[in-house]
Amino acid sequence: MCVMEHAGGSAAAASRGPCAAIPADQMAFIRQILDGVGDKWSMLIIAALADGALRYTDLQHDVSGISQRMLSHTLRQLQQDGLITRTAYAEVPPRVEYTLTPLSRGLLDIVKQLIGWASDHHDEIRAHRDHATAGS
Amino acid sequence: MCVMEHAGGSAAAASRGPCAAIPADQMAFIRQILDGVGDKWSMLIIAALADGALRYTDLQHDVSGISQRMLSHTLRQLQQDGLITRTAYAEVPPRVEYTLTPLSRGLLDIVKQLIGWASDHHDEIRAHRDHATAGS
DNA sequence: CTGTATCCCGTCAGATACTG
DNA sequence: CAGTATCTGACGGGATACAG
Repeated sequence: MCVMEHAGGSAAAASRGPCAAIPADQMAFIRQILDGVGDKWSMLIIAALADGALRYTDLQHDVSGISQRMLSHTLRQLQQDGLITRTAYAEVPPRVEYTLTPLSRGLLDIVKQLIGWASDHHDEIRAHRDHATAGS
Repeated sequence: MCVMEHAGGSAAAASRGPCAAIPADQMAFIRQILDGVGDKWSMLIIAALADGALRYTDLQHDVSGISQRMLSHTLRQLQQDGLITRTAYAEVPPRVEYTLTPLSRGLLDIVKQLIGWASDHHDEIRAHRDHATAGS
């Protein structure tokens, strides 16, 4: 239970220690996933790939402020994790296309929700942040 | 369309350029949110707070490998963004409790899904990563 | 076009020590 | 108990130059 599902409040309400929210077993790989996906660019790239395959240059334009270094690096990492596929066409003008994998499709869904939540509450957060900064 | 919803594949399949996935307007605050929430610890703390209020020390134990510095820092940031509330009881043994706000409850839902996805696919990703590393 | 390599700086983040 | 301060090493990430 804890985060995954749970429901019964009795045990959790009785004492705060038993559940511990995340058993620390999960902590490990949650951190792993977050390290791979939660970095600055991964989610943006995945989101950018939502509509279909994109080429290197398209990606670079689409993600706006990303540098080649970070684009290459993140792309490589994503590919290494099996979240995207890289397809290189050995043509005279070299062309490489990146697409999402079935694996990342599920993640995309979550990313979409995150983006939705962000666009839904970003001004609210900004307001909080403003107020807190001003009040300090 | 793009990221938010869409479904019809005809328009998207026809040409890859028109939608551009993320209009770059959204890029800005998506980055903002990701910067605030997508860092190493924020999501873990939010997840840890899922079951109810926790004190500083509990949090420190619950999130396992976090240092005081990062815990304080992240807590402060989260509070500043209005995602958690800090309640200090002016007692002889000082006690401070952190709880989620209504705002972060929606985020918690997404975080839960992310954790669910992570626990669902972490071995798959590990396999990919392993294979890629070995194959290199 | 699609990258890789290098330099270089700023921030992240841990360890440790100290305060209210 | 609940933090803050400082020092320090590691990594992130941009600019530029170069290569296939």
